[in-house]
Order: sequence, then C-alpha cells, then structure tokens
Amino acid sequence: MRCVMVQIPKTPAPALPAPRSVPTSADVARLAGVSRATVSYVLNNTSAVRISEPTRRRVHEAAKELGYVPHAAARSLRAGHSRMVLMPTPSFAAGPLYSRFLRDLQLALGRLDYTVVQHGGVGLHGDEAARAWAELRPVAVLVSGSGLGPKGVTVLKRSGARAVVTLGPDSVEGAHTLLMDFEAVGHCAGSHLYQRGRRRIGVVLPEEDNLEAFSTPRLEGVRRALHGTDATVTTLPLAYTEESAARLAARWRDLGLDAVFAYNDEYAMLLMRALQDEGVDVPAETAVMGADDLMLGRLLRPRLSTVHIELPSSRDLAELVDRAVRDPGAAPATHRVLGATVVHRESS
Amino acid sequence: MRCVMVQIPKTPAPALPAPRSVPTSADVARLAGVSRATVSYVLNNTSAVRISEPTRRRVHEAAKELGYVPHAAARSLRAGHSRMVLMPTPSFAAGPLYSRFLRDLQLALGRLDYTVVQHGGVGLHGDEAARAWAELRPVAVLVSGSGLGPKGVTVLKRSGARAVVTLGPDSVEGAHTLLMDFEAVGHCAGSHLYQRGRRRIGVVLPEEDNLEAFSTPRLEGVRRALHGTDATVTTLPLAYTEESAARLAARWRDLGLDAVFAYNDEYAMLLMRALQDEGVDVPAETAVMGADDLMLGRLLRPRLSTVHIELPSSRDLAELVDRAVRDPGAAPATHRVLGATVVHRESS
DNA sequence: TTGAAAGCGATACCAC
DNA sequence: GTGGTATCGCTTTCAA
Repeated sequence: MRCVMVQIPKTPAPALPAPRSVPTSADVARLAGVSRATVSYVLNNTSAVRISEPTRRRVHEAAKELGYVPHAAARSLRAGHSRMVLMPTPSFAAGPLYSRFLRDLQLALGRLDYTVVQHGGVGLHGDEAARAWAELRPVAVLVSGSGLGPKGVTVLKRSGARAVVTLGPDSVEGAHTLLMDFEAVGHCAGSHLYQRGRRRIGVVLPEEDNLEAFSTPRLEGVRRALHGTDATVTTLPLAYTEESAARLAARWRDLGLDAVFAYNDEYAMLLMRALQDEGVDVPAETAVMGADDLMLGRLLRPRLSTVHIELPSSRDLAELVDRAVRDPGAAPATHRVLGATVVHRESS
Repeated sequence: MRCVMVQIPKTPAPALPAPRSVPTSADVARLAGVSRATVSYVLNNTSAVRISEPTRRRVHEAAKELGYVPHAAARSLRAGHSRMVLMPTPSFAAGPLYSRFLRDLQLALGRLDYTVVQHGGVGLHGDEAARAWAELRPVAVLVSGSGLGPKGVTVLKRSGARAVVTLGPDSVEGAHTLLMDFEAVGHCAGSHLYQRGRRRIGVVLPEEDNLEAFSTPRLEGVRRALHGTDATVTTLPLAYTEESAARLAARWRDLGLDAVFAYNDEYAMLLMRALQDEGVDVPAETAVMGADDLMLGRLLRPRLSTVHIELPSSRDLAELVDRAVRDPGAAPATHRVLGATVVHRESS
C-alpha cells in the first residue's frame, strides 16, 4: 500500500533585504561611536577594565541592532588556543548503547565549558584523518575505536592538542587510553556457557565493516575462558540479514554446537529467531548469549542471556579530558574501563 | 556473576621531547630558506604561479620534517569563508534509521568536499544555540528536528551561512525546509488499521523527551485518516520501560481497543510483548503496528506490521545543500520528503 | 621565480 | 575610562 510522496518545487521568493555583509566588532564600534577595543571589553566583560555604564549600554545596543556574533576562528587565532574538543565520528555504526554514551559525554564536556565537535572524517585513511583533525587545532581529541596510530597522535600533539584520548579496544602509544577490554566480555560469556555445561561453543563474527576491532577481542576472550578445558570454539561469520542467519541456521545441526555467543544482543536476536524457525530448541539444544543488555533481550522468549557492559561514566571521562588538558605534561595513562557482568536469563 | 573491572593507574613517563610550539608556515619558510608566500604556493599547488622543482622539494621536505599542518581557522579567516557544514547534534535520541541517514549524509557531503561537523549544542536554548553555531561561521547549517526558529535562521544568515536547511516535521520561515511529513506515517497506519476492520484505535505517545515533535504529527495523521468514520482514537502515553508497558497492558481490556499504532517498531515490540504476557492475542484481539521497518520487526512473532519510512536520499540532500550554497539568493523552498508505505505482516 | 606586505577579525598591552 | 596598535597564521596582490 503506497501512501504519500510528493515533491513541492518552490515557493515564490519574498524579496530578500539587501544581503549585507556580516557585521564585525568594528561595525559595532562605529555604530556605538567607540573603539574596537572598548567593544571587546564590554562584550567580554573584561574585569581588568572599568567601562562606564552608558558606554556599555551603547555597545550592547549596537551589537544587538547589527545582530553581531563574534567570529570564533578570529578569536581563537588571536588567543592561540580554543576550547574545542574534537570527537571524530566513529567509523563503525554505533549501537544504541554507544550512541547514548557519546551523547552523555558531549553533555558532560559541555558542562565543563568545552565546545564539543564531531568531525565526520569518514573516508579518510589513518594519518590523513589525523591531519584533517589537526587543522582544526582542537585543544583535545577524543577518538573512539581503532583508527588512530602513534603517528597520528604525534601529529595531533605537534599541532597543539593538549590531550589525545583514545577509547577503544587497543592501547595507543602516546595517548591517554581508555582501554575497553572487550576480551572481558567474551571471557564472561565463555565462562558462563562453560559453567552451564556447554562444551561446543560457537562465536558469531559480524561480517559488517569496521567491527573486527570489537569482535576479535570478544572471540579471544571466549578462547581464553575455555583454554585448557575440553570445550571447543567455532567461529561463525554472520551478516546482519535474515538470509545470512537462515543459511547459518540451516547447517546448525551439522555444526553440532550446544551454545553460541552472538557478538551482541542484536545479532543474538537475529540468530535465535533463525534457530527457532529451524526447530532448534533454545536453550535445551543450543544456548544463546548476547551482549549489551539491550531492552530487546528482555522482551524475547526465551529471555536473552547477555553480558551487561558498563561503559565508563561520562562525567569521569569528561574530567579525565579536562585534567589532561590542564596538565598536558602528565604521562599518558592507560585505564582499563568496562564492567562486564553476566545477566543470566532464560536462553542459556 | 561479576567478572572484570580493573583500574590501572599510570604507566611510567617516557621523557617527552621538549614540547616545541606548533610549527607555522613561517617556520617552514625559514627551514626551506624561502618566503612564506612561496610556501603557500607550493603547499596549495597554486596554479597561477610556477615554482621551480628544487624549491618545491625543499618546501615539502621542510614541511614534513616539522610536521607542519596548516591552521584551518587562519586560512578561513583570510579567505573569508570555509567549507564547513554544521549539523547540530539532534536533541532527541536518534534511532538506528536516523543515525544511519545522518552518517550517509556526512559521507555524501564529504564527497562534495565539505567538512562536516556535528556540533554538540546540547543544553542550549533555541536562539542561544543558533548563536553558538553562528560563531563557527559555517557555510551551511543543517538542522534536524525542531528547535530552530525564524529568529535563529536570521542570525545564521546574518553571520554568513549561505544555506540554512532544516530537516524535520515543521517548516521554518527563511530556511530551506525538508519537511518530513510524519502525519503521512500516521495516516498510513490509521487507514491500514481501518481497512483491516479495526475501529477502536490506540496511539502510543512516547513519554521520552524531545519526541513530541515526531509523535504529535503521527497522532494527527491517524486522526485525519479516521476522520468522518465511526472509528475512535485513544492516546496512550508510554515510557520505554517494561514497567510502563506492563501497566498499560494491565488495563488493556478496560480500554477496549482493537488496534494500536505504537509510534515505532521499538515501542511496538515493547507493548506487544507486554500484551502477550497479559494474554492478549495479537492480532486476533488487538492489532499492533510499528513504524521504521527495522529488522527486529521481521523477527518478532507475530511478525510486526509496520510503516516503512523512506528518508530522502543522502546524495540528493547533499546536492541540495551544495546548490543552496552556490546560489544563496535562491528562494528557500519547502520540499515534502518521506515515503511512507505500509508493510503488512502478521500483527495486523 | 620569488619576496615584501596588506589584511581577514578579535584581543590585550600601553599610552593618553 | 578609552583609543591606538601589534599580533595570531595564512593567502594573495603587486613589485622586483
């Protein structure tokens, strides 16, 4: 059933008022009948200088009348620094958990009076990207995921970034690292499944791009949990499509697995559904585990067992960035962050 | 089961090389033994000027040796314009559909050689936000959702933005508007349910913040579809929690509804599960419809009927922005975008 | 082919 | 209290 899809071409032009050029502080000064210096003092509330009340008013009125907005680039050029925190848009498709985290982080940094800017550096390779970010002369750079090498860190620092923080599965030389230990996630899942008596364990590896950095450590974690036991690990490439899941499910009995750790809750849901459609009983025949502890897992039947991932508090992280900015000399530290907790429900 | 959560304090400091100040084109010129002008010519491949090959090489080498990165602010200050497209981070939590769309858009604009920057203007009120964006002097601003008024548009244009494009449920005076007609979504859902013989129709309104701009038009669309018929519309506030859904489900039979349009697939899944737990038969007793056509709807049982929403092609949108930038005089147009199509599955 | 210098917009020091 | 003015880093015109 097709509903609506219209294209309205144009509305008639309401003759624009002459496209004045953008007002500068000089314009404000002219209109207020004072010097540019005075304008600057008034608008920045410079406390070192006392300006008479009438003058203040005149300046403020002139500024408002012209619709004056200061020019951030000019200001930071003069000042020699900005308060811009640059967060490159991650190259992987962030799930709901991560998106939310990034939003909170922006908020927390905003509260510390930083201007947070996400730079869509998609399509740039490694060091090229770092260069593009460096051109903006951010006071701090916060990179999620892999994709920044030690070379990039150097470029950024050389160009004035007082803090470079990476947030991801790998530690990067020269940068403060928030090491998201995804192995712990896999380890949790692996030991849980083992404790539940499972021995032939599958691990889903998403075929989607840019996810290896996250999926490989999870796999390694499972391997580590099972190392030295009689359990086996089988890798299961899976694309996020029904067809791919159906194909995998069709050969499930041949695989002879009694458990699967499905990367995260979304892939788990996809696979669990395909297994059920194939007549595989979950959890009797095969246990299924996800990760991320999304709402959807609670809504499935059987309820999905999962690994709850606790991301670092955005307030703490914001403060870490702030500290690093204030004391750029400090040695880059590596913090291991990520709480991983098994949430045992019904699917395992 | 608690697993891992460690905090490694510090790694020892590998004595940093003297924190040199950041190299400028003047430094490059000095090192290469040429003037700053020459450096600029070489590094920008200025075709109007021929520079001897040996000089070029010297400049390039000097630049590389110093790790020189040009200063974007200084450059655009001088040039009088930048190619920055500013996209304020939406105040609402973008779902997977929308996130993906924004990513694609960034990519498409990047291909047209724009620098896309998401500005985390969270916590700023209306015109205050517009001012903050204007300080960055973007060549274009692309605002999703509501939150930008005609006043804000004026501020942005006054400060040099050659294109202001809004993308959301409302049309904004003075800006190019991509009108996302969410009424059409509600209308689709409403007429579909009516055609299926449903007469007492509930409409879920999320209680989460900043979603009214999206939920109200959907509701209106349902109302419009049912106007002049014998069907009734009941609004159902619902928070995205199991408890809220359970509460709603508990009084379901009292409500006496035979269908519900649940805002989107995620709320639909939440509610459908609660209804099923309450013993309400879907679709026999109550039909459930979502929107967004997410993967998860196909995985539910019964399969979720939904409204497929077709967002504008990111390439088209990028080109629209580009055209608006090239011809800022053109009258702001309003395009009605959004394909809404019913996907009839099993839940209705 | 290269260099000197003006100027983009805002700020802060130093005179008046 | 207020006004000149040098300065931030870069581009570009004009001269040499």
